[in-house]
Amino acid sequence: MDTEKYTGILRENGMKVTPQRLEVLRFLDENRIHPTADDIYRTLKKDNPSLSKTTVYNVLDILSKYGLVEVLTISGTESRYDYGSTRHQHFLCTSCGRIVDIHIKGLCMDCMPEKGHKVEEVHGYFKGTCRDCLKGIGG
Amino acid sequence: MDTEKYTGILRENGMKVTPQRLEVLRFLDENRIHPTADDIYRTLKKDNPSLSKTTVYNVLDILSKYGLVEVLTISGTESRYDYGSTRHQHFLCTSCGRIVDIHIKGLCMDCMPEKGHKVEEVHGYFKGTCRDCLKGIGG
DNA sequence: TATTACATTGTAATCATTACAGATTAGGTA
DNA sequence: TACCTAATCTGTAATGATTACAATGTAATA
Ligand SMILES: [Mn+2]
Ligand SMILES: [Mn+2]
Ligand SMILES: [Zn+2]
Ligand SMILES: [Zn+2]
Repeated sequence: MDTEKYTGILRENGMKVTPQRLEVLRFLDENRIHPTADDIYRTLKKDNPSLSKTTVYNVLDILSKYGLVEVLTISGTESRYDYGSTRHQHFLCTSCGRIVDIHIKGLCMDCMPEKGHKVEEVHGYFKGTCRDCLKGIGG
Repeated sequence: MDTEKYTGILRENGMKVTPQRLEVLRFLDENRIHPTADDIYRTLKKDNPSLSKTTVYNVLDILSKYGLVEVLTISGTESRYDYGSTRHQHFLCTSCGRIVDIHIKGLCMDCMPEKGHKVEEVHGYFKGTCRDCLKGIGG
């Protein structure tokens, strides 16, 4: 179950290790689908019946505070969670609702010199119809 | 009160003209601060006591459906509304909560060729601390 | 002016997220 | 190993933005 991997990640970042944190972290690592808190909750609940949704929110909150997960607010109705990794952009399919990773250049921290604002995060996102939906095989 | 201007805009786009739509449109045009639905509601309510918040949502909904306003979902907690105009990006100040317009190049519809997705909207947004807050004069 | 489809209003419902208080536990210490 | 305690987890209730709905009002057309 590769518990050691996630235990190490939590320890290295100065977080206490709990079964709930390990499970959420593992889920995010193994399911790069930008899930909602409820997605995570419903899935993990099956094997962890005592899991509380509040705990899922708490874990996601601390993981994002420590920079391990990024919170996406593209859809407008609910937050999506993205497990760390390299900088990339996102494409929201308005047909199937999926969020697809996009890797493009042209977005950088140095893009806005003159204004004098201090940029801490750069997000690029796109909306449209994904390839699968265009082909009629989308969700 | 420049009613004719907004009457014309609504008519040209095939929408019925109502006092509520004129007021919301005028507010958005004259207050380019990316207000929330509640911002709009509270302000307009002063001079239009019978205004309903549902109406504000309805008007914003139809205006966005007709492409006159853009819905921003940067903050994650509430939608912000941006009156048409030219393509630009946004900067969310995590200190004062304001959303500032940013005009940069490097974002275009042609950025993602290989994936095969059909791009209908391109958004770029940034988070950080705005110039005013850096200077200690922010909200 | 009469008609009618559409818009507005107020209230209630929904849904994601947060607040809170009591029970549990991780990690340290003897 | 057996405690200790602050941190975490859990369940429930509260919050707040948004939406659903039904009754009332009105813009556009003839
Ligand atoms: Mn991603
Ligand atoms: Mn803007
Ligand atoms: Zn799709
Ligand atoms: Zn600021």
